[in-house]
Amino acid sequence: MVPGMSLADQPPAAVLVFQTLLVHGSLTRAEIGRRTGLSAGAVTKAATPLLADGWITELGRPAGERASGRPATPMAVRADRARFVGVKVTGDELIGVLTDLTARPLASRRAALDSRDVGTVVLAIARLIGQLRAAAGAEGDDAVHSVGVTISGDVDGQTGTVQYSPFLDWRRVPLAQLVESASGIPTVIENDVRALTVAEQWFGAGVGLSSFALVTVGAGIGCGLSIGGRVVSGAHGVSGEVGHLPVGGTDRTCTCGNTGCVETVASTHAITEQARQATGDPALTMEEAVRLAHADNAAVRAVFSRAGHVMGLAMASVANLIGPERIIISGEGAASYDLFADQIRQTFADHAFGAAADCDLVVRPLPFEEWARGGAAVAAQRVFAPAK
Amino acid sequence: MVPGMSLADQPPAAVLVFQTLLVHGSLTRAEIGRRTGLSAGAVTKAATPLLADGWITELGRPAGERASGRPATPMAVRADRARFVGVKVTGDELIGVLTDLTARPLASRRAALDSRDVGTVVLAIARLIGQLRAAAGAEGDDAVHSVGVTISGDVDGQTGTVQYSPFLDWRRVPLAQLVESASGIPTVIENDVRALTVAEQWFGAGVGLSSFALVTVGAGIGCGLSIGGRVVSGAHGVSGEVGHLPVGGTDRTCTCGNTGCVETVASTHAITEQARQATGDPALTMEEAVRLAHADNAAVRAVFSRAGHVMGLAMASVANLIGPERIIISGEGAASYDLFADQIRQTFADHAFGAAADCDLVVRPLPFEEWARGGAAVAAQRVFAPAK
DNA sequence: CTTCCTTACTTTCCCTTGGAAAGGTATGGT
DNA sequence: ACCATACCTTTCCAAGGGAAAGTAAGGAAG
Repeated sequence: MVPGMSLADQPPAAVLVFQTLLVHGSLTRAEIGRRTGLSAGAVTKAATPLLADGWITELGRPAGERASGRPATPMAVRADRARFVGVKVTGDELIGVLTDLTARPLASRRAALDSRDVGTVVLAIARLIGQLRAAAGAEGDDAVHSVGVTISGDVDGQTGTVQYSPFLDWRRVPLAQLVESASGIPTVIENDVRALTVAEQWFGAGVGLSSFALVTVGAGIGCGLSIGGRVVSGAHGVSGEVGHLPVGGTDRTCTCGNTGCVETVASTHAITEQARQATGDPALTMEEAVRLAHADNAAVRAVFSRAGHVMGLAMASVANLIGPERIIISGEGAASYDLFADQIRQTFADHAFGAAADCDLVVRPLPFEEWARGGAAVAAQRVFAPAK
Repeated sequence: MVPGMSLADQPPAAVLVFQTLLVHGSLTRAEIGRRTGLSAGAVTKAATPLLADGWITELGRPAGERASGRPATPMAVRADRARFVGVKVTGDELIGVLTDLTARPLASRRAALDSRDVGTVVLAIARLIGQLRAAAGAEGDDAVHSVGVTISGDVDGQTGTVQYSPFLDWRRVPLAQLVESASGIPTVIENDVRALTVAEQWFGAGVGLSSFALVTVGAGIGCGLSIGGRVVSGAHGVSGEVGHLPVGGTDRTCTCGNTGCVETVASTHAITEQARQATGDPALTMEEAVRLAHADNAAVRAVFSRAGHVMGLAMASVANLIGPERIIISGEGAASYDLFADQIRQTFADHAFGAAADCDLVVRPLPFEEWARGGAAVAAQRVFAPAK
């Protein structure tokens, strides 16, 4: 990868042009000028080195052509210009994906984690990266540009340190550096939900929005916020902790010691537990609960309905506070979204104040690899959005 | 005001220099260079036209001098370079202040509103502006640079339109234009809480923070958010609607039709009403309630305590979602803050998740003129923060 | 077929901006 | 008197992007 590993050394206009293409897929120079406010000359000037370096490419004439005038030459990002590996670390397994520059998955691998020991996990990550690198077609060591590792908890992406991870019980682990040493590839780390938010902002349902929130429903309930093109990090590393908003009533106690947390009602675990109580079957699984609910079991339906209500309250809280353009509902739990949907929308509409109700709710069921893709997106972002 | 009405035509570096001085009070060129990252030469270059135009001024030697080297020449913003009028419109009165460039009040006036008719209110605003202009010392018509009008509700500052004001029952009123015509002075409008947030960001407890939230307690409960130096507006004009977060329990119904809204428990009105129930005195006033609480009336104290609890929950929600560096508690209600304080802090500490609890809580009791000052700050901001 | 028109893209020139570095200046110390 | 030490100024210079003129490519009109 000889000429330029990132766009950091390009002028601002070139970065703008590239990002515009990244987000819009394929545009002519004239159109880029219109969208970015750059002059026509500036676009040409910026695009030339990008073309030379292989970051973007000119496309053939598009089908629908205008009647008169010189035909336009659309351009697009060359997604294969760089490859990234994203790794999501959970308490018991690793999920890895190999992606192109647009964070599109090319291959994926999983690996079980039998220990939460830092050294062991780092080695497992390095091994996973190696497998994905091999899957890439093995064009030499530098086929993968960089690696993004994501993990839930308090992660400081600047210093590359995991401040605290509840699932792994890690504190102050300089993970980025460790993985970098073990794998030999530049590595960045980020909180998992924020990474997913980055992925949505650039390549998903958040493209082009001035602000959006991403709510993930699963083992925990998370929320990423993107405002004005920046993912909110929180002054102390905490943000989007929607799982502990105190809106759920007083009957269930959370691991954090409080009552009413959204997680006590709407997490996968909480739903399973409540369904067990409702049915009297102490071995009921989430899948069975979903089946019962679909079969119109009133008691189990009530559990899902309550979860939907609480999620609706949480989303209304987000909408009332931030006023995002859109809320994206995602996570493993989104698979059984039909069970929550009506209740979420109903509660949201009731509690969103005034124009906040105009916020649109979008569901995006996400395969588990998507989590790992977030890491790749964060890594890719370093390439095309330098010095954020 | 001949040479330059605003900094919009100055190079970015000059704007930076000015803002740095505005926020830090008084700095030497060298120090400005260090803080902004500009080179020494660039600072001199930027400062020269600012000095020539009277935006800033050089100060005499400071007392504490270094031992060796050429003495530094501190500079500071010339606050008297421009004057602004801020007007806060409530349902029954206008509050106006005349301020300097740093939004420091020079004079204030109030005027009762006997009608909510748009034309009447606009005339009253224009009259108030006239009085304040006279108070300025009447150095001619252009003594006041511009006017900022603030009003609660859904306000679109870009177009200068009040989309909806519950207190005045206005819809789609192009207030900025109307006031501008009636007063002959350029006018901007903004939501009252956001305006106050702007004032705090530049001139108050929010100076220099990467993010903060401003919670106002009074007739309503409001919240302004500043993230990364920008006040959050919400995609649909709604943001910071902390008053309708559903954390208050189910026993009291809000004007919005829901139960549990913060406002149903913690607004001045709600507290008075609850105190009346608690004492059985249907004519009890807020002042009397405060007195009773200070006299250790258990029932009334419980009312304040519950209000504090709910406010603590609301602030914890803000902290969990946004992760601000600081939460500023303000508004008329902050005067009797001692009655809420313990409960707020207790509840906040309990419900703020992890490092979100590191967010510092600051109380800033605010005189009612402060609301009007917000308007002046918004007007002033147009001068020194062009093209936000 | 020639000419003209329209639109897209390219080139050239210029202005603005801000950095680097060297020079100037005010002070205290020797 | 000379120096050391900052601070401030000046002078250059390079980069970025705008404006406008020039070029390319196709269609339409005569």
